[in-house]
Formats: sequence, structure tokens, C-alpha cells
Amino acid sequence: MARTTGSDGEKTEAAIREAAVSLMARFGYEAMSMRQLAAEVGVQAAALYRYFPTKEDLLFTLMREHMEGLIQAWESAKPVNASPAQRLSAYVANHIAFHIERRNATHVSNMELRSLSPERLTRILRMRTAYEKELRGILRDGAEADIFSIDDTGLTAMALIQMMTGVIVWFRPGERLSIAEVTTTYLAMTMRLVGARMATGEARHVHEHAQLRA
Amino acid sequence: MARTTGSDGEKTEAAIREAAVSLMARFGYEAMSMRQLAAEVGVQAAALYRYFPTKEDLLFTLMREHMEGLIQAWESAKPVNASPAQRLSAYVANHIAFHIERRNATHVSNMELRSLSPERLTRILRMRTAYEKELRGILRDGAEADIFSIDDTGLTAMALIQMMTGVIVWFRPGERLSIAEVTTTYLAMTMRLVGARMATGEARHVHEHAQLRA
DNA sequence: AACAGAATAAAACAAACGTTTATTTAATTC
DNA sequence: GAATTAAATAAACGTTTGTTTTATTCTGTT
Repeated sequence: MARTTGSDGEKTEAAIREAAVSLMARFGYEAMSMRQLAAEVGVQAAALYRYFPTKEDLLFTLMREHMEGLIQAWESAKPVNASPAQRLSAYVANHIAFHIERRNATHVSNMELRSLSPERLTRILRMRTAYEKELRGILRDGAEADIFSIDDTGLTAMALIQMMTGVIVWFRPGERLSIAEVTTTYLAMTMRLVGARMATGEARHVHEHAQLRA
Repeated sequence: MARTTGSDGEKTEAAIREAAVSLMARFGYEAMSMRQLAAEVGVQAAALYRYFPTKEDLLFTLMREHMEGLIQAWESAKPVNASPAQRLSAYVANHIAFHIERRNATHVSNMELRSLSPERLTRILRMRTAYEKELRGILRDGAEADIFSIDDTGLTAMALIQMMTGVIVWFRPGERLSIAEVTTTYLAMTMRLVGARMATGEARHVHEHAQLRA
């Protein structure tokens, strides 16, 4: 046998990506074999190499596109001419929504950094840093305007990101809480954590904004 | 050659554990080969099997002892007849100190759960749940006594643990911040996050307690 | 109808994997 | 000082790994 009826390169590549993210999230990059991946896709192992030159290329592609998607999602969600509290609210809501929707890809991006070559690791970390810098900017603006009470901007940003990304560890869709409820609670915790003092009525706006997005 | 001069079973086993934690934290459990581990210890691969019957046994032993150590540390640090705020403060300080001191083992315990057999995974998760239950108890007591403002006890506990454990991702000893400074800041963030309303003078006690431990 | 090339299968590659076996040497015991 | 136990080596086991090579089949275009 060789080329099978109805086979299409684009569909095959999409199937490979999807299966790879799923298997890597479940078993880890090292533990997933190319044969296992091929079987999941319904193809021979050699066929994978038409789409991705090496296993590491596959990993890197998935990670890069995950990060690009995250940054792009924030560029779209990012409010203009908004108060630090509103911007922080938008950041939290976007971060949680994006990561819950992409649980598997997030797991891979967070756990498999060590399987990248040094140069590729640097590229991914650069993207990550750029994304985190946005949060630090919001926190700094809020602190300077005396809207937030923050000891250390960098440390607070890291704490918030760890807290928010941690959602994917325990959150299961369709269980006790909805995404909207989780987002609302995380928003409240975030605002308290940064000691937000909001103008009258702003809390309602922030709340509504979060409900809308979640 | 065979038995080498000055060789000692206990020393070798300790060296294996140490090297294994280090290599697993750096490269991951799957990526670390038994030959690589043996080379790090300065021994042949077969010698490892005198101490650990399989690679997974080695992983499980490291994880179990890490969790046992964490629970034991909390049993020792846990204050009696203390307010929820003081108990929460002790929990945070103990958690951060323990995890910073054991960066590598924490990484392994958090990242390599999927490499355990189902039964062993269950055993580790049971220990983890028991430890987290302590935090939920503190939060519940504080909420019932109207000292904390908490939407959802379980969710808040997970958020706090993710935030605190996240320290090991970015913290490097001897850089910008000391362990004491980090602990103080995390304590302040935690107290704000749970909306702690402390009695007059208690904030100082909590602060001093944290400084003492850190 | 012929053709170009994309897509895949099948088989094989060398290297590395966790683990086992048989053996040898060092330290301890009687 | 002989017997025994503990600690390690050297070599090999069968399997699996990521990857390459080669050949074949199907699809879309002319």
C-alpha cells in the first residue's frame, strides 16, 4: 500500500498536531513515541516526517504557535484608554479563558521547555517574557497611580501568573464550577491581592467585563 | 574490577538519590537514562539495581519521601491554639521555606506524576490532598470566624498553593531577593488575597513569625 | 490519457534503552 | 586465616527509539 484514498496533506498535518498535543500532555514529550503518535493519527511513522523534520521540530512548532496565539489573544482583548484596574481585569480574564480552552497545549508549553534546544528555548522564553511584561506594566501603572498597593511589581506579576495558570491543574469543564464562576472568583482574588482601590461603580464594570468574556 | 576500595552501601545509595533528583529535575525522568545516572554517581549502571529494583521505584521513593518530609515539616511548624491568621501565616512560611530548600525534589514531585503507576500515583496524590486539606481547614475556620473574606475555600486553597509553589520557578538563591524578603511579600499577598482582617497588633506578630522562620 | 508530484507504506538503520546474568573484589565475621 | 557477605564490574539481553531509504499509489493538472 501507499497513498490512501481521501488522504489530504492539510488534514493529516492538523491531525498530527492535535494528536501530538494530546499525547504529549498525557504522557510527556519524551514518553510519546513517534510510532505511538502515528498510530493515533492512523498513519505510518514515516509519514510524520513529511510534515515535521524531527520530533523536536514538532514540539517547537506546537509551543511557538501556542505562545503566538496567547500574545495575539491579548493584543485583541487588550483595552485602550482604560484604568489599570480594567486592564488588569481584562488580562486576568483573557489569561484564564485562553488557558482553560487550551489545557493540553498549556501543559506541553509549561512542562516540556527542557526538551528544546538552547536556541529554541530562548525564543520561547523571549515570547513568554514579552507577555509577562504586559502584566508588569499594568501593575506598575496601577501602583504609580496609587490604585494598587504592591510591594514588588515583578514578584507580584509572577505570583499572579502562577496562580492563574494553575487553574488548568485542577479545573475540569462541566464539573462543580463554570468558567465564568472561576473567572469571577479569580478576578476578585487578584484585585484583593494587588490591593485595588477602585472608583465608585468601577467594580461593577470590571465584574461585567469579566462575565462577558468568560 | 569489582568492588572498589572504600565503597559503602549507604553512601552510594545517598549519592544515587542526590544525583537522581538533580538529573530528573534538569532533564526529566524519561530523559534521564540509568547509564547517565550511574556515570554521575561514578558507578556502573548495574550497581544502581542493588539499591532500587526499577527506575520507577527510584522515582517513587524520591517522591514519597519528599511528600512525607513536607507533611512532617508542617506537623512540626503547625501552631497550636493560634488564630486562623497566625495558622495561615505559619502554613505559608513553612510551605515557601520547604520548597525553596528542596527546589529539585519539588520539581520532580510536580512534573513526574504521570510516570508513576496508577496505584503509586494514587498514593502520592492522597498525601498531597491531606496536606492541602490542612490549608482548606485554616481558610474555612477563618471564613467562619469572619476574619477572612473568601468566595470559595477549595478554589482559594488551590490558588494559594499554586502561587506559593510557583516560587521555585523563578526564585534563585543569592539573587535580588532573600528567602526572608520573598516570604514577607508572599505573606502580605496571601493575607490580602484572603481579605484578612486582623486584630490590632496581630499583623506585627504574624510578620515577626514569618521573619523568624524565613 | 499521460504526467508530475504529493502522500504514504514497508522495511531497515544504528543507537540507546532498562534490565539481567555471571563474576570479581573488598570488607567483615568466626 | 578461612568462610562469608556486601558491593561493584563487565558483558550481554531483547526491545524500543528516532530517523532514513526505497518503492508504490493516488490526486490534480494539462
